[in-house]
Amino acid sequence: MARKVGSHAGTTGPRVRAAALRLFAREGYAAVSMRAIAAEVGVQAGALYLYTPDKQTLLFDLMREHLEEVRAAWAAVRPDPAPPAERLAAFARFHVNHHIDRPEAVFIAYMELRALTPENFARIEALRRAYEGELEAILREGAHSGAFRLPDARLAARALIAMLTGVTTWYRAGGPMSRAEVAEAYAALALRAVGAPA
Amino acid sequence: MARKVGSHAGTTGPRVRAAALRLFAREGYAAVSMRAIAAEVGVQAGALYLYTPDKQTLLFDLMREHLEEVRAAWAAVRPDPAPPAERLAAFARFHVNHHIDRPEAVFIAYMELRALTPENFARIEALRRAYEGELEAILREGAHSGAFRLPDARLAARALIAMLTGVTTWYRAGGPMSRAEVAEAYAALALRAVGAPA
DNA sequence: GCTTGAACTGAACGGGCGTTCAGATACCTT
DNA sequence: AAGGTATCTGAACGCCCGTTCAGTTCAAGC
Repeated sequence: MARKVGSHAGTTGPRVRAAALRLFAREGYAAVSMRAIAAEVGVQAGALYLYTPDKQTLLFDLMREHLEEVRAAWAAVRPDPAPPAERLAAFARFHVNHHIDRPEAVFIAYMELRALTPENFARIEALRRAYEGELEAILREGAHSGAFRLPDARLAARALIAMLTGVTTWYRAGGPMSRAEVAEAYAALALRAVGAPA
Repeated sequence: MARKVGSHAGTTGPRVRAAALRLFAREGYAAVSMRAIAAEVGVQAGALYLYTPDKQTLLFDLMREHLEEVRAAWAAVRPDPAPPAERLAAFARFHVNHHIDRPEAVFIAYMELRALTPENFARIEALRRAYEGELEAILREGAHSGAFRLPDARLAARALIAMLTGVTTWYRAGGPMSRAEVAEAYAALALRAVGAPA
């Protein structure tokens, strides 16, 4: 046998990545076999190699696309000439809203760093630092202008990123709070944490 | 061959757990083989089964001991009759100080939940909820008494736990800040986040 | 209607996995 | 000195791993 019916050109590739994303997030990269991904797609394991050179690259590409998407989405929304408090509120709301819809990609991008080869790890880390640097710059500027009162801009940036990203570990659609309410609550916590009135 | 030299009674068991902790944290449960753990200890794989019934139980025991230790350590330090702001500050300092010294156990306890069997997962989750409930109770009381201003006690508890635990992802001994300075900085962020003067 | 080539199968490769167990060793007790 | 026992080895069990590849099938282009 070969193909079942109809042309699958252009659809199997995305389905492979979607299956890998879901399974990697649920079971972990090392615990997921290429055969398991193939079964999810409805294909034999060998066929996966038409869409990725190997398992490691499949993971790396998922992470890279996630981080590039975050950066691009923030760049499209960020209020550039604006006071620090407004920029921080915008960042917090954006971060929560964006991540709350992508819990699987977020989980993979933070938890499977150790599964990357050293070269791939370095590239992913560079992307993450670039994004987190956006928050750090906002905090640094706010601290300098007196709008924020904080112990250390770098420490505060890390603390806030961890707090905001943590939303993905518990939020599920259909709960008592809407996405927007959750984002607003996190933004209020972030603003007050740095001494800006919410 | 059998044993090399000297009696290892009572020393191999702890060494097995220490090796498993280090390797699970660095590579992930699924990616670490019993042979790799054994090699780290300087023993053949079969010998591990004198100290654990199987690999799953080895992971579960590491998590359980970590969580029970956290709970006991907090119970020994917690200021019980005290105003909410003081209790929150104590919790934040304790949490950071305790976790900062155990990055490997923290990482495992949060990241390898998916590697647990359903029964073991339920037991670990119960322990975690019990600990995190301590923070939630403090926040709820502070919100009720008017000492804190926060959007939602449960959401705030989750947000603060994520923020405080995040210290393990970047802090390394020998950096520019001491453990105590870092703990103080996080405590200040936590207090301000809930609207209490730091 | 024939040819072409993309999409996929199914089997195979060498190797590592968790776990078991009979046997060997070295310490401890007497 | 001898026996008993806790400790560990080394080989084996059946199974699954990532990856390759010759062969098969089917849609599309001429």
